[in-house]
Amino acid sequence: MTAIVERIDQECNISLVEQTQKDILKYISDHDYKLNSVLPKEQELADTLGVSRVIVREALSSLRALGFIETKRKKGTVLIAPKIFNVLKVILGSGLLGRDAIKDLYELRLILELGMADFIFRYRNEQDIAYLQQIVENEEKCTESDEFRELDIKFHSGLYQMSQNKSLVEFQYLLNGLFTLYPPQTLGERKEDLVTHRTLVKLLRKGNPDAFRSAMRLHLENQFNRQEQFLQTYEKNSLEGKGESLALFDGKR
Amino acid sequence: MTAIVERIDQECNISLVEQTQKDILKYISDHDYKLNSVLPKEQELADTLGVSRVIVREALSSLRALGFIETKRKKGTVLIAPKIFNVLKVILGSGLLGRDAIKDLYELRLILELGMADFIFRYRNEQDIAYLQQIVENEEKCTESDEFRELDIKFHSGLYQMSQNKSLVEFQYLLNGLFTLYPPQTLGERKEDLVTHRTLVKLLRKGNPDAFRSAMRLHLENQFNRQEQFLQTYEKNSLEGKGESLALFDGKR
DNA sequence: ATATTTTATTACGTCCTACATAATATTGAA
DNA sequence: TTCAATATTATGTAGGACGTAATAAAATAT
Repeated sequence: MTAIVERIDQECNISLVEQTQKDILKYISDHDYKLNSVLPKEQELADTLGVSRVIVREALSSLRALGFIETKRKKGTVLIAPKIFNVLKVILGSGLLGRDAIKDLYELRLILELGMADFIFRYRNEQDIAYLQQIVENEEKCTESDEFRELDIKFHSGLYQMSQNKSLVEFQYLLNGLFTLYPPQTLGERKEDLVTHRTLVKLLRKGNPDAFRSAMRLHLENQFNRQEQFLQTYEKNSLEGKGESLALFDGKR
Repeated sequence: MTAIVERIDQECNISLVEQTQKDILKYISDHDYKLNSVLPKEQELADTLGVSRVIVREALSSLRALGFIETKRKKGTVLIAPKIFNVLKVILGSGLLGRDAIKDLYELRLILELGMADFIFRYRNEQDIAYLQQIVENEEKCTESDEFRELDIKFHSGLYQMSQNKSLVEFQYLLNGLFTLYPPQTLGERKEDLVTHRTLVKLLRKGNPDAFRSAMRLHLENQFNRQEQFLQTYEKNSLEGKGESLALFDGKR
């Protein structure tokens, strides 16, 4: 009881649950818990931290949402490695993102595809390049718009994977789901591309990161333009403040 | 009661709390809630969703952790705009990131700084460039290592801000806090830089995004190398699986 | 009648108890 | 020894209770 009061005095504007959440993280850190190790049971934690089991459960619920822990009946609460972009899945999946956030994400996607060239080159190998090559050849034979779009996504996904950065791959996977709403590339637009996928593959074999980046920038030219249009479209609807619509994708569940 | 059973039958491997979390998000979406609007009180939500108040509270606790809502005594639960990178603050601040995650983040930083050139150029203006110029001049006069480091961070932060992407700025702010552990750049290393901040500013005035990217890549050469070393260092300690250490920064709480 | 103080209400924050359930541990039988 | 039945245990869920702070309502004073 006194412990609670002390803590409340200490940080008067923070709720007990939030404080407990931090306490648990500190507890984990202090006790040098390893990955996959099991935390004390809820009641023990409650006793240790001087709060009720309810509070501990709410704190654990938060930590679970943030991807720190997994809980299984009877077995207990086990620590897992928080995958950085996993939490974003919930946020992106909610359909509650604001206009600004969407804009940021679209930009982020372009930024990532341009910026990751060095890592693609660091880990590139003939097998992966051949895989991309195969996609390109299928694309060139392709006549249907849906199929082409799928191949387009596959190609870019492949590049992300080549970067050997798991967080990036996860992130891209999420963005794919998000941006299928305004489709990435139609068959008609392909012809207009200044740089084709074929060129990119060639550069991947014989070029260098810098050349690849430049080529990729040209390849994404249409996307950049679309992003600018997107901005202008939403600039008008920008009411800001109180009445701003949270739900951007009304139809989407 | 029956509602619960139905839902459990439906998705047997998901907990009621998680289901309720989704239900609340759906509720928000369905009822077209706006930003800053107030959700029904906990008991009402519980009745509506057919669960107890405890469950609703745990679900709300998760949503709060994810940055969807804020709760105030008596007033109720208000919707806020989930800032994409805000949740990462908790994760990064926990000091519980695994080796892989740290590697990903370090790479991500480099990727972002290279990739955002186009947006920097899109929004650049003389005032901002003059601000950077001023930093450069201070750097060149600077003799103390700490001060130099601060200016270095300030310069790069300025670039992020020029991109007009709030998520990026937040993200960079977080990373700054994280990567001060292995310091970004010492005074001694400055001389070795292939491209200086001064060159970058000059390109910002007279160059184009492509040239700026290339220059930035050279400027970050040391960082890239350091990142590679970082990888090799931790490759050895890589035990994977069970015993992997979660806490990377022992001393840092 | 307006302004200020006091009271009352309300909804969140916290605690306690109870019990169902599933996973584990233990015991017992073949 | 192996497998089945039982007991235990920790999480999952529910309901009730009460303190407290923020708000609304009422009463008082100016």
